[in-house]
Amino acid sequence: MLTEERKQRILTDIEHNGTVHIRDLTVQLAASESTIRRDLGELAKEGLLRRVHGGAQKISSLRDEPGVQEKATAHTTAKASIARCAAEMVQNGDLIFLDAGTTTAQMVPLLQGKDVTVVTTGVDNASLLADYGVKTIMLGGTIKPLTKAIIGAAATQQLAQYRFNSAFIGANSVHIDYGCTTPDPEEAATKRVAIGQSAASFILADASKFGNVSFAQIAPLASTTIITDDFAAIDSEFTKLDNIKEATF
Amino acid sequence: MLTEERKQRILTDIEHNGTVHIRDLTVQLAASESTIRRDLGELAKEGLLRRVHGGAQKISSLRDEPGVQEKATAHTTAKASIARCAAEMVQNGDLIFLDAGTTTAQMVPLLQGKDVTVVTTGVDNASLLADYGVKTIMLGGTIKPLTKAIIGAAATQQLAQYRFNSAFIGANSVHIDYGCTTPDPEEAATKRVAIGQSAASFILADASKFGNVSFAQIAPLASTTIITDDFAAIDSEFTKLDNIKEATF
DNA sequence: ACGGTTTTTGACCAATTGAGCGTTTATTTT
DNA sequence: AAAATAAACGCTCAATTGGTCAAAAACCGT
Repeated sequence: MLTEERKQRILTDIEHNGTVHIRDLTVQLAASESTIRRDLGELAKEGLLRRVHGGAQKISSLRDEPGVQEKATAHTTAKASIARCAAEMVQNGDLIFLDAGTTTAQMVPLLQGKDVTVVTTGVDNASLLADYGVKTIMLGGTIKPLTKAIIGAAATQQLAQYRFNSAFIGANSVHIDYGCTTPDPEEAATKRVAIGQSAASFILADASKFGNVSFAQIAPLASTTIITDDFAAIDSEFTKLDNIKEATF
Repeated sequence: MLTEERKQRILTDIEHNGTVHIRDLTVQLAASESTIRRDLGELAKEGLLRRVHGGAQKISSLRDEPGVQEKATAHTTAKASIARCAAEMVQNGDLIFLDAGTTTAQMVPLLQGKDVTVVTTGVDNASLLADYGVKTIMLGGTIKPLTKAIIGAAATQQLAQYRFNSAFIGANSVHIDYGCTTPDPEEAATKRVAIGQSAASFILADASKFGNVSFAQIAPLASTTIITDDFAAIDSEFTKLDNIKEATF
């Protein structure tokens, strides 16, 4: 990773989120704390961002949006390392499906510069992808207000037109018997179709999701690869499976 | 491998990826580090790329691009009053089409609480609409990176399924002979279809857009209602038309 | 084979990086 | 509010990597 490349990605990040955390950057950019600190220091000297304790923030933004901000900070490091592990599954030339959600959103910066085409149901993810210059196709349909995901019959119909090399799916709960589940049946249906259209599919779920059950099943445990962050925090009934990966960064 | 051939491939690479690494180039071009360095040095001297430690990068990337940020701050007050005038055209129960763009985005807060369903091609507008709790349907298709608008055949096909009470369209230029125009033919096509599917259609254009011409026509002047902000700043050949409205707030 | 160019090689210097460590700042506990 | 704990900071340093330069070798069309 080139120094300048790193700095640009930091700037893109900061442009989009308002703030960046050093801890996250070390994961996203695969660099040491020292390096990130140096980068931030130099960028701050250039007046391109403002250095603050633990990270940096946009230079002129007077008001921060606490709404998304807060949600994004929950389990960020876990999500970032899961995303990094997932992004390593992506190859140049791939056509991939990216689910809506904050975990999958973390993958977006890691796709920058790669020659991939991404199909997504997440409105915000689509916007992010466009910012990062990734070729993006958005599915059409009704927007679910809370998660800003496209759902419904129209979306699943469009999905059927595509074949993906891999699908990256977020899940609310992972249970040993009931598999991967999520509260909204319509969202579950969309995810299920996406998995069906993919040669390989990955469920992204941090340790806090394990052992719970939500209403609608996305997929049984065995049919996908699960990527998570911390084996130590998960019951061994999961960790002994062979289709579960621990992200180690 | 000829020198010029090498340089050409370096430039193609950089154009495509934004950055190149010397280590990668030595492999791809089967040349030594020194050779690549010399090539890069010469190309840099010609101003065709910027040399950085470990490689090179595209000359004018993210760093100095004006981006959406600047465009959004320009003419905000004008856009706000235009949007307010446009929003008054919306009735409860309507199904409306909302174009992508910063002007139409200003309408979103004004739709809050109304019983309308909005169909949009703008990714950011869709996100905004969802935030404001407006029933939203997003068209699917390829995302145009710069404007984050959905374009292409898939989008126009979906549009054909809907009939709108009104369509609110942004335009780059309004000319007395050439009508409303915009630079991208694909975007123009989408807007045109939306207008065709609407009982009433409104072009939102602030005073600075008048008198110019862009490449692709959206609609002739007579076929829509034009909403603008300041009659005083516009040539009288426009203001005497009967399908132009001045937003006064 | 010859003159000019391109490429390789090796030596030396500069830049970048990641880890360690004592200090400062923030957060939690008492 | 004060103390204890945990993060984050800035600093130095060794190691790696990239950069420059010049001489030698290989290449090319004539």
